Amino acid sequence: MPRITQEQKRLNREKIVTAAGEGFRQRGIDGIGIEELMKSAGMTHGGFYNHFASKDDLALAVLHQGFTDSLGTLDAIRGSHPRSARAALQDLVDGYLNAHHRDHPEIGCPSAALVSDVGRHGADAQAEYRRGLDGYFAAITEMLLDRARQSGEEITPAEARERAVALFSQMVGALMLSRAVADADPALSDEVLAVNRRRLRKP
Amino acid sequence: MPRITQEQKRLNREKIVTAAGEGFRQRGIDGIGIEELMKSAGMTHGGFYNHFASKDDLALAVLHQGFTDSLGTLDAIRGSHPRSARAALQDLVDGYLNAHHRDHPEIGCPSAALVSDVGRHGADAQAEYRRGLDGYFAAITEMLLDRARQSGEEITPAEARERAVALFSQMVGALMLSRAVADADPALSDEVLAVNRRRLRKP
DNA sequence: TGTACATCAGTGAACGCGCGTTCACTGATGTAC
DNA sequence: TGTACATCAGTGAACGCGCGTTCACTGATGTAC
Repeated sequence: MPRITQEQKRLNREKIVTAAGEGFRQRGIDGIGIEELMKSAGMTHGGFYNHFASKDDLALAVLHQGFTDSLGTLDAIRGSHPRSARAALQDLVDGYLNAHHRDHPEIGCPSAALVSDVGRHGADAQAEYRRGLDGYFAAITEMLLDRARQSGEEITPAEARERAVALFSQMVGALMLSRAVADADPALSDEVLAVNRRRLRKP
Repeated sequence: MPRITQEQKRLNREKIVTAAGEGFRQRGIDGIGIEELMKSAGMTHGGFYNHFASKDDLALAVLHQGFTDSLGTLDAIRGSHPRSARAALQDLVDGYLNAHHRDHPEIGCPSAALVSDVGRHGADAQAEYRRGLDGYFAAITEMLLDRARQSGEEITPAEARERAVALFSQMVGALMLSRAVADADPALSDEVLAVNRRRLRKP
């Protein structure tokens, strides 16, 4: 049957990155093998190296794609409330700290799902992660500045950035802790989400 | 040379748990093998199963030991400032969010270092983690109640617990993010620590 | 207390399995004329 | 536009390695008398 169209090859590569994005976020980069990933993508494992130089190379693509998508979602949230940055921030927090996001890491924030993995997969992966994290901080800083502007509050860019860093740190920590105890103690897991959500409504 | 004393066996088991505690926290439970762990503990790998039924069984012992030690440290901090819970809380935050703790996960908080691993190593590990996390929350809640009492502030136990959950979530998230970008962007990593430390001085 | 024997912790080789990676092969696609 | 050939993406077997685990062995410890 092979060879296939160049367009088809591009689509196949996308399928691999998507499947790996889900697999890596759910079970860790080392927690799922290439054979299983390629099967999820609808192929056999042998063709993997027509697309990537190594598994770490794939991880790089996954991080890049994941952060690009995620930052796009952030922009969409911001854009969906053009007159109220307060509402946008609330959407951000509520969209992040809820049971659905907790229970579906595979389609969730790559920053939370891969934060532990990234330290063990080379300098390139860490550089990609850094780029993503900086993007989050910058986007949230802008949202906080928007809100201050709209409410007539006095706030320096430095102060907004500081609040953004703290806000995102807390969101990531809360999500990870709630995930870690989700099976063992659902009530505690829900408490972690609810408490942090409530306290982050007005940072 | 074997067989050895019962006391020596107990010490050997401790050495294995200590070595595994460091290895697991630094490189993840799946990131270091039994042969290397046993070598760090000063033995060859074959004797491992005289102490543990499996690697997951060892992980359980590591979590138990790690949380026990960690909660002991928390108590020590609390006890070292009998008259000022404010000072104790400050010590807690400063001891958690600093470059040394960031750079030495192997001797640091197991909750942060193993939060991602714990979801992938069975229900027992998650139950052990749950126990540890609950212990942190309870201890910090007590410290916040102490502080309120000492300062004459009105605060309900529920409000103290809520603050404790939020505080620890933020500490864990900040530490993990700062670790993830420590090599790729030391300035960003330091910023994450400094910002969260400053904002948590008076929660 | 002394002695004879059973126990069992550490050793190091070995097993079996899964994983990342390589490779010969196939045949449709892409391209040069 | 048609044709002949080179390219190359997917297939599936295979390789090599590391890992968790098992096992026969050793000889000092623990114990029964």
